[in-house]
Parts: sequence; structure tokens; C-alpha cells
Amino acid sequence: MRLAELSERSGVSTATIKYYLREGLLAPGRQVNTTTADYDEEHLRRLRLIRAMIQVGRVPVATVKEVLGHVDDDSLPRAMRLGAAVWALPQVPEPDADDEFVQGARVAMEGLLKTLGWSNAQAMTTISPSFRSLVVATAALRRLGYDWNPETLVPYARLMRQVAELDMEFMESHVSEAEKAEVAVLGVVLVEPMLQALHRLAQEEESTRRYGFE
Amino acid sequence: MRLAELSERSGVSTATIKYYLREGLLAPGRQVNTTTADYDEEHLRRLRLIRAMIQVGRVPVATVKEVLGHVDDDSLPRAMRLGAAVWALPQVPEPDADDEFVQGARVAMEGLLKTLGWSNAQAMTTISPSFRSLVVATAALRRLGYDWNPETLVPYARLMRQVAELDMEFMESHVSEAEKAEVAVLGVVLVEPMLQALHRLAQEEESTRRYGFE
DNA sequence: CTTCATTGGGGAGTGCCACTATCCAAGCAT
DNA sequence: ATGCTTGGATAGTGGCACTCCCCAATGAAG
Repeated sequence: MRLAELSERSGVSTATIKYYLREGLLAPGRQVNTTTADYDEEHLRRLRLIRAMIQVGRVPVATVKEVLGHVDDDSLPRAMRLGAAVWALPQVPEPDADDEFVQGARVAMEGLLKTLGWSNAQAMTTISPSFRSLVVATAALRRLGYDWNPETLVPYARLMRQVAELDMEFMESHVSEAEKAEVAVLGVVLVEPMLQALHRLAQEEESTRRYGFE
Repeated sequence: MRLAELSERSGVSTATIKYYLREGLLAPGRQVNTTTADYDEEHLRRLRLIRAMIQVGRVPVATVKEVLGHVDDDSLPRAMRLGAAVWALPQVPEPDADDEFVQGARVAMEGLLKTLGWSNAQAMTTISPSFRSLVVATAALRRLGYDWNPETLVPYARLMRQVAELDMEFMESHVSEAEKAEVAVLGVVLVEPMLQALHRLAQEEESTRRYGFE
């Protein structure tokens, strides 16, 4: 198919597709001649994935490129491809290491992982960007005066562990080996917004149940 | 305290504080004379909340203003203040109502709420921006060919309901009546990034447990 | 064969956002 | 009196995600 058809079937303007091609998010089509390039179903699928990441997942264009690079990196074993792709997703900015709240939050969150007995806690605390997000958010809460400590978070963490188990089951039940990395990315990029939406709906529901509309 | 001290104690530059004052995010200090204004602890606290929303929660400045407006709106009963504040938080853009995937996803998600028996399902499906996010993410998944249906989401929703119960318990146990709206905002703005981080850590953990590093 | 709209490519421009830099006059400190 | 600091206002910056416009080559219509 040609650019115009790719645009029509994806709902993305040709100008935007050209932009993605220039940025290297989308592989160029097969060049038929100087003024014609041919795109296939794989391009369409990839383009939809890109749009999902950008529009639903709010992932910046440069990050999408990085994540897709990991997804496509055949030189890594699968588990590492997944990890690399997820770690490339946007996180909170690097905190000020000298800040006392950040230091305290870091110690508390290391304790949390230990309490949970999560096996690769060592690797997590040193390098995982998710761990950093956790520390930054905890520090912000404490700066506001809430005694947000590991005990508060343990039940949350156990629930999220159950969520992760659901993720893995979905991945195993529906997907061919070749697509697993893509599904892992979808698992964070699309499922997280859904979790967030469900969380807010559940809050409304629970709040109404407890307090009505007073 | 003066602007310089407010800046020092919050870690926010004077230029940025002036910007927030101009944008109406922060109430002006008590004007002592033409060149001096006096700020109190409440300003500091509010400034930290603003920073947490912007930096940790990635909430746009204009939205922060809107959310704080609802938090401070004494004319509304509490439950509505909370709802209004949370609903003002950024969500996914409005989907194309004619899109077949969007229509299908909407029907599926209405079914989900019915299955869950969430009591105010009627109000949710018609107006809640969270419901819209859910529809948009589901449509994106289906467009990519995954048979993402209400049954898949039910266990996720039940887990998020448990999370919401934890939120409410935290809110009730720690906080004076006057601060409840602020805590509700924090509950989505700061707790959601933490949930997200815990989700990703749990995925790493669960993935490692199941597959090792192959 | 000529005309003419269309195509892919590429550079430059746009609009928005979150600051940030500069300027200014009034005050206060020495 | 001098010079630094303050709050207030205006304009500018840099990044991002497009979006516009122009071009030469092409393919389709008459």
C-alpha cells in the first residue's frame, strides 16, 4: 500500500507519518521508484502501536523510538528485551540525591522490597527506574507531612503483584512467541492507563458507597 | 517569610514562583509594602503540593490551577469537591465517536461496569473522564487485534477496588476533615505513580520468577 | 504527447508549554 | 548617598509534536 492508504487505514495524517519516518519510528517502505514507496500490513500494525503509545500512553516520540529499538533487538534474550523496553519508558526525573526526604524515602523503599521478599531486590534498588519513581513519590508525600512508610505500601504492593500475575497470564494465553516483547510493552503502555482509569472509577464507587453524596 | 525564603525552603526558583503567582496557582502573599510581600507556611505547603502534582504527577500547570480551584471550593459538598478535582485531572483525549473500535469498546466497558455491579454505573458511563480513558485504551488494544473483553478486565477491576479501599482507609486514618480534598488529590496524583512503579517492579519480579533470565 | 494532479522527500514554520532572563522602580541597609 | 535586594511585568527560550510548503518525479486522463 502507499502512504495515502497507510494514512487512511491508520487514521494518521500523511504529514505525521512522514514525520515518524524521518524520526526513525517507522521503517521506510519498499521503494518502488523515486515517487512511490510500498508499505505492508506490518507497517500498519507498527503505526497503530506507535499511536497507542503516544496517544494513550503519553510516551514521547523519542522514547517510542528507543522502546521499539529494544523490542526489535534480536541480539538480546527475551527477558532482557522486555526489561530494556519497559525501562526505557518515561519515568520521573532524577531526584536530588542530597535531599533528606529523598534519602529517607530510598531507605524506606529498600526496606519495603526486603519485606516483600522480591527476589531480585538487589538489582531493583540499584538501577531500576521504577524504583526511582517510587522513591521520588514517597519523598514528595513525606515532604508534605504524611507518614508514608513501607508498612502502608505493603498491601498495595501485594495487590500489584496480583495484577502482574494477571498480565503474565494474559501474555501467555494469547500470544505467539514472536510477539511477546510487543505485548510486554502494551502491558505497560495500554494496561497502565486502564488500571489508572479503573482505580479512579473504583475510588468514585467506594467514595459514594461510604459517604453518599452528602 | 519573603519570596527568597519561600524559594529556598521549597527548592523552587523565585522566577518559577513568580510564574505560579502570575498564573494564579499560588495565592499572593500579604503585601507589606511596594517591594515586600509576606508568605506563610500555608503558601509553602501549597507550593510543595503544586510541585508534586507537576513533577511527580505530570499534571499541566493549567490543570493544576483547575484542580486546586475545586479543592478550595467551599460551596460544594465534600464528595463533589473530590470528584470535581479528580475529574479535572488530565485524561486521554476525546475519541472519535464514529470509530467502530471505540463504539465496540464503549459497549464492552458498559457491560463491565454492569458485571461489577458498581452502583453509580449510570453516571459513570455518561460523563466520567476515567470511563472515557478506559474506552480509548480498550479500543486501541482491539485495533491491534487483541480480544480484550470485559471478562479479562473483571479481575483487574476487583483488584483496583481493593486498592481504592486502601486509599479510603489511609484518608480516614490520617487526616483532618479540612484536608480531605487535598488528600484525595494526592491519592490520585502521587499514589498512582507509585502504583505504576510497583506494577512495573512486580512485573520484573514475576517475569524473573517465571522465566529467569534465559 | 501534453497536461496536470499526486507522490514521497525534506526543510522550515507553528503553537503550545513551562519556565527563565531581563528590566524597572521602590525600598532598606550601611 | 550608594549599592544591593525585592516584587512586578514583559519578553524571550528551548523542547516537543506536529504541520505547511515546496520540489522534482511520476502516472493518469484526454
